[in-house]
Amino acid sequence: MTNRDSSTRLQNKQLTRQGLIRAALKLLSQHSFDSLSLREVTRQAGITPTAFYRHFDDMEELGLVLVEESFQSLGEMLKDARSQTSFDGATIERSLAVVVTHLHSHTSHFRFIARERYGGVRRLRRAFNRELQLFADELAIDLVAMPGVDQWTTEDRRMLAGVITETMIRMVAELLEYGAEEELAIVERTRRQLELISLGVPAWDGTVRAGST
Amino acid sequence: MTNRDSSTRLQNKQLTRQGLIRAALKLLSQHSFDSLSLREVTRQAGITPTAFYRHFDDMEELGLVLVEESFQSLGEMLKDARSQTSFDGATIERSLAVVVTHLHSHTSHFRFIARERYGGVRRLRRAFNRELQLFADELAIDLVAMPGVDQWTTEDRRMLAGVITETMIRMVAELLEYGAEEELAIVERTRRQLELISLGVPAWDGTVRAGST
DNA sequence: CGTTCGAGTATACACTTGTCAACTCAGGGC
DNA sequence: GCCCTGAGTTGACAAGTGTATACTCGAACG
Repeated sequence: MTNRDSSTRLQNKQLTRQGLIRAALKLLSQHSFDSLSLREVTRQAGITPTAFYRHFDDMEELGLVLVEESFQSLGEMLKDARSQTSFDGATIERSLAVVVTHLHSHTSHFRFIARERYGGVRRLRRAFNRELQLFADELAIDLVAMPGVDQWTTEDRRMLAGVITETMIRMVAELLEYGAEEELAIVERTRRQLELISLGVPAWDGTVRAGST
Repeated sequence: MTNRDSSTRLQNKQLTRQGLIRAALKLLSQHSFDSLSLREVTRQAGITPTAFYRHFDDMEELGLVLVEESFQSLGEMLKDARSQTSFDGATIERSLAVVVTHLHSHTSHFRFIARERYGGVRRLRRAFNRELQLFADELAIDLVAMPGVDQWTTEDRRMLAGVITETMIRMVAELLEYGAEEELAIVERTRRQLELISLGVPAWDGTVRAGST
């Protein structure tokens, strides 16, 4: 039975570990992370409080895992968006569609990012910023597809990726806040914001009033 | 003594009320709001837990007052920024300076807005969104100073005000996160983002690919 | 001056929290 | 087949929480 049903022992542990993670994500639709108690999570996961320590040292450690998992989710999204190789007039619309789709299938991950990114827990914010930085860098790579951007400095590409990422995250936060009937208006508004930004791109030359006054 | 020293009685109450508010704001640099306990606040304010109820029904009510106060702060900032009547090449830079100045003198208000805007407490988020909407509308009025924007629809002006507001708030959040030595880089980056957006403005005509595909 | 009123206190309550120490008992290596 | 390892349980602890009831005692009104 060692190899035949190798599922049972270690994999079983992974299973209740996943249970804890999902429990936490579920509860995070009602609280912020740092008002989330260990007992609450274990209660929701259907195990005993002390069993928690078999999986994590700490609630904070659980939080860090949530960050990791959420950004894995984001990464897969970006992969999907990459199916479009060239930049044309419909790129913005298609990208928005990808985000909205992933939002619907990974709601709790997106909510976690939107809510806790600037939230009350220091180490979590740090982790978020690190991951978001990486994500933006990744996105910056794709932005060379926009006409002219391939000539930009890396720093400028990052700053562009920054506005875009933030605009998207804000859209996600709004979508989570309001019901489905508002969805269309929110997305359309965001689309126009991105459209406006993209209009600035061809006019950009990196020399815009450098540094100090 | 009734009118002569009318200060003491009711005004004294207002004083400890202010004490509670300041206590809360102070503690909010360490936690998120909904992990902030009533007892903690009163302890910090130097009064007894039960005395809290002489001033607020609830922690949530305190929270709503904090929202109000914070946005009053924001409003005054906007007033300052309005000293500049026309839009020229240095408008962005001057606006950024105003924000940074106010950030340094009203740190806790800004932090509260940046952290709790998407935070864990439902009614607070609602209050924030309402106030931010009002703020953006107010800002939209000033945007007609930008060449061409006076021809825009109200909705488009709002969406422009939206990106700007969000970009500013994100800058604030970043400034709060990192030390003074990073300040320059963060502000400069934000300046470039706003500059980019403003480059899009003259190219904008409201007809950009309306509504549904 | 005497009385009322209400901001702040004292004490107590039932709960929840994180964590420690000692256990059970099945899965899997020998 | 026996025995050990370790995931999960049990029970207990001190510490913290929100709030109810009953109080003090000085300021302000008549």
